[in-house]
Amino acid sequence: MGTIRVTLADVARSAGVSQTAASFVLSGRRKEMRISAEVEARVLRAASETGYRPNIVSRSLRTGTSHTIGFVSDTVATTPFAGHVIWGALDAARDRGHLLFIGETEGDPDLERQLIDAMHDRGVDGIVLASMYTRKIAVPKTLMDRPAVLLNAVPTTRSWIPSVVPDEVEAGRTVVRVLLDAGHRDGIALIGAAPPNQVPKGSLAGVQRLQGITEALHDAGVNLAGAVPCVDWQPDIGYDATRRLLKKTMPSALICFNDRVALGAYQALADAGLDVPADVSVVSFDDDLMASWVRPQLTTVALPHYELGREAINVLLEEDPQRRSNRPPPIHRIPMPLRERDSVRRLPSSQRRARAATVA
Amino acid sequence: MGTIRVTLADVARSAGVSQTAASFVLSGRRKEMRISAEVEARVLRAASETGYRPNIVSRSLRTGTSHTIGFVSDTVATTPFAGHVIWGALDAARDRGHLLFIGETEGDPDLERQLIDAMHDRGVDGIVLASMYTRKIAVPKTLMDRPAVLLNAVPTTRSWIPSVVPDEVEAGRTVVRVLLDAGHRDGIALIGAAPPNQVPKGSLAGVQRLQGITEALHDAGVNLAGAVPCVDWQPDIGYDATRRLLKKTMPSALICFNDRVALGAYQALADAGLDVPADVSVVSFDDDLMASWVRPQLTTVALPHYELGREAINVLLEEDPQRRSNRPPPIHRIPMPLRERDSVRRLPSSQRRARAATVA
DNA sequence: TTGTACGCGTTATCAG
DNA sequence: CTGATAACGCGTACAA
Repeated sequence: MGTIRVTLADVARSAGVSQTAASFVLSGRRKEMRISAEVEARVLRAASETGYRPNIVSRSLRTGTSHTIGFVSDTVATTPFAGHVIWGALDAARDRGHLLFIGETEGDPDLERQLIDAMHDRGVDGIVLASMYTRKIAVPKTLMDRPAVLLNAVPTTRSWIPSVVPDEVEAGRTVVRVLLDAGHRDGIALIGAAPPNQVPKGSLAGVQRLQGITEALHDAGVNLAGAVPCVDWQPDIGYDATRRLLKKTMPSALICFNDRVALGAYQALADAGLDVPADVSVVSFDDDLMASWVRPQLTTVALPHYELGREAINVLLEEDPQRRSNRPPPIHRIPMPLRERDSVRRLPSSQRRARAATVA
Repeated sequence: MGTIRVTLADVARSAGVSQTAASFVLSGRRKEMRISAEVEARVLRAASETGYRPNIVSRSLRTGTSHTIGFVSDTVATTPFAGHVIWGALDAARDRGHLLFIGETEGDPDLERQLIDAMHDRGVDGIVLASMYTRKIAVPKTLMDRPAVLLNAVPTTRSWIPSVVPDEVEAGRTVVRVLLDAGHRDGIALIGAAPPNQVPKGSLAGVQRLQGITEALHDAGVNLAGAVPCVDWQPDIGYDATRRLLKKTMPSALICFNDRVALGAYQALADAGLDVPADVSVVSFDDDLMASWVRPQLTTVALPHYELGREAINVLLEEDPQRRSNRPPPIHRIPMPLRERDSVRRLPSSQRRARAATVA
């Protein structure tokens, strides 16, 4: 219906040149083929006058490259997470002239395989396999023989597939640094995990955040005032954990392992008649929406959703060359930016000088 | 890299038959071509043994159908709206063997055109153009000569393009019915719009909700106790509007034009020492997340995001036949389901009987 | 019933 | 510098 598609042959005819000449001009390789400037001009004019657009389907059939990428995730609708990751991926793809197929597996491995195959059938240049939460995943076999990138996930099996993940270890160091810089030292406690290895089951973020925290603490020569693990990072569980902590000790600062846990901690502190940040400071991870809703607004280290999406596409489009080497697959860690808000109290400078002296 | 793609020719060779025979068998038209059952079996076995998958790119080049749909919206990341609409579209597409391209225009008409063109270049079977909020839009010329559907939008210009929108008029009738059924009658007031035509600028939802409300009220022979319009449907504006209303009259029920307005109304009622629903009932539209967060939970008519996405795909895939007729383009109205919660008070039966008598 | 041959629109080779 | 010509993988008239 409507307008007929204008083909390369039409352009060539309209410009009075061969199809070959038109093709080379339009792919910008005219000097390489030593095509006259005058012919080039004629072709270009004909193309723009006729409104020529290359048929990517046939080009794809011929060259094997479709300027198309598949993005399959376990969820797309439920959490704001997915939205922002996709947003970043969309932007990066557009910047590089690619379009994105989207697919949602709902956690079903069969569906996952079907989607990946359907995308391959359509000649995608590569696939981003994204997970809602950072974790290890078994790479589908159907993904292994073509370009692919794991987003928010690392492979359990041996594979060459690169990963893009948040830099959780560094984020752990960051929250500690925030507290130390504000003058906190001996009153720091953990809510959500405990050394050496008590984290929610299967939580990669848990072990990495904990690692960064303990390293930074060790470097500064400070010991934890306490730590209570959680089986899951939910508000009610964080609430209980905080109450348990308060029975044993009076912390000056809480490191909560995510914002939902921090929300629970807020409530427990309030119930205990403690003020944030006057009595107890709180820092956390994720930068959920709620982090700027609660009062006082929560200082937290943000999950870089948008950047994760962007990087996944960039890595996918560049990592192609010599893969399949025996080296372990590259893991790209994206910085988690600190959002400084109102939940951390700067200790008076006398105490801070004391701390500086101790460190020196 | 890795596995070589197996083609139809490979399957035919492996089965010892012609490519034509293989093709007919695999497209399930063997009886139509009267191909022997034995050949069919050989082909099927060869196909499954070799792991044959049809190359959709070449099929698309040959047949002009790619089993691919473009979905371009003005936003995808910010609101849960987009997520659920895309979710519905994804499901419908999968059910019918299609894959979805996603694109985001950020409200930029240039970008919109580029995305639509890029999708057409890749041979999509059609395009869904989605808007975040219901409104009239100028259909891009580049969309007009191929299958397309407008989602949450109706065309300003003459065009044959079908629309899929929420049934706002019926939703307006619904909220009135809820109130009447609960025994409310003479104390009903509007917050957010006022007859005959005072709605936020450009708000299609506003005029349609208002239309449904006034029709239903008229049918029941009841007059409004009051109505104060809003320039925009935001909480603070709803708050002011409600305060203004309360200065003039004491309503028994408020119809707020969306949940954000209702949130403002809640606060204004609380400030006035009024209880919801004991003193004043509240009904609303949208079913935002907040509708189930506020106390008491808000009775509201939900925007059918998921269903809008589904229907857009279904309409796109079916509406193809004889378009371009002079008839106005079809507008598919999706029911907005009522979410009955706790913000409406059932009036005592004495009053209700009185009302029933009046009606009869 | 089966096989042959052509075309979809490009890119790319190769001899003029 | 240009013009035939093959090839990508598939669907389908047409001939055998």
